[in-house]
Amino acid sequence: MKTTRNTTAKTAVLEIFGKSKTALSHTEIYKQIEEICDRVTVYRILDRLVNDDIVHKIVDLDGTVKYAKCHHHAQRVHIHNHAHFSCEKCLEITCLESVKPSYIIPHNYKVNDINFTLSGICPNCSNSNI
Amino acid sequence: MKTTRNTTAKTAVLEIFGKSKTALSHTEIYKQIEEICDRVTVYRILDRLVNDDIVHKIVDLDGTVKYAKCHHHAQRVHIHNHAHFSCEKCLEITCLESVKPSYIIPHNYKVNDINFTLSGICPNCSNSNI
DNA sequence: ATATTATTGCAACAATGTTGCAATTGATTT
DNA sequence: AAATCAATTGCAACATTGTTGCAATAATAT
Repeated sequence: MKTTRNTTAKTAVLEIFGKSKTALSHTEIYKQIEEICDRVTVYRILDRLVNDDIVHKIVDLDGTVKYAKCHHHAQRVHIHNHAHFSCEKCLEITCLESVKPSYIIPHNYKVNDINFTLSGICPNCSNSNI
Repeated sequence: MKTTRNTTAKTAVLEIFGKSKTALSHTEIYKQIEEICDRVTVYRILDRLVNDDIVHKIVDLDGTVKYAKCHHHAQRVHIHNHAHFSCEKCLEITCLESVKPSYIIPHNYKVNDINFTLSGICPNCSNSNI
């Protein structure tokens, strides 16, 4: 089996996630550590973090791909079934951990994962409207 | 105001949507009409169809972008709030028009659009498992 | 038939993501 | 502490997807 290693680059990426309240794109992350490592390395670190369930991948309605740290509390297998909010104005994506969709689906469909993204105007941006 | 025109390419794209039971990517559409028009034209036609609410855009968990014809029944303004199912095996995306998520979101978020995509194994593929 | 303007083709560009391979480096063992 | 093994990285090159400007074309209204 593959063992996972703690490298300088990976640590840097995790630190960035720790500081951020919103989801981050590959580009946003890379810009913060371009002296430390290569563009490709960031892609590979993100892949690994997603595989290890440390980070989850979010795709919004435009097709923009972002990543956010998982806040799961010791569940064994977990589905990222909470909502994500994508603001049309500031373009930030935020996890709404408490918002979970309920739905009824025909039982011949086997659901493994869920993507529930809402887009609109976030509280911050609707305040600054005057 | 801009008036919209019926061109050969646009008609061809609409015919393809008419025939297909699943959502289609730009590439899948272009492959079927590459003798008729340019790659860029297909992008522009899709943009227009989305703007005119004739087609809706779907982004699945991988970031794959597809389009499907709208089946709305004379609603004035409509949100595509039905679910989409993305099969991990055959990679097809299907609209589940009857599956609509219900959810509760803090009222300081203003929701304009919804993306609700489920991924897993579709009925077709779970039958052919043996 | 003509005029208007939406639409198209082309070429060029930009952004995003992937791959192969040799070099490096983290963790483990001796 | 040095040697070993394999995970990780850098680089270069490529693939895919989507965008833009502009001149040429074609769909509609008059």
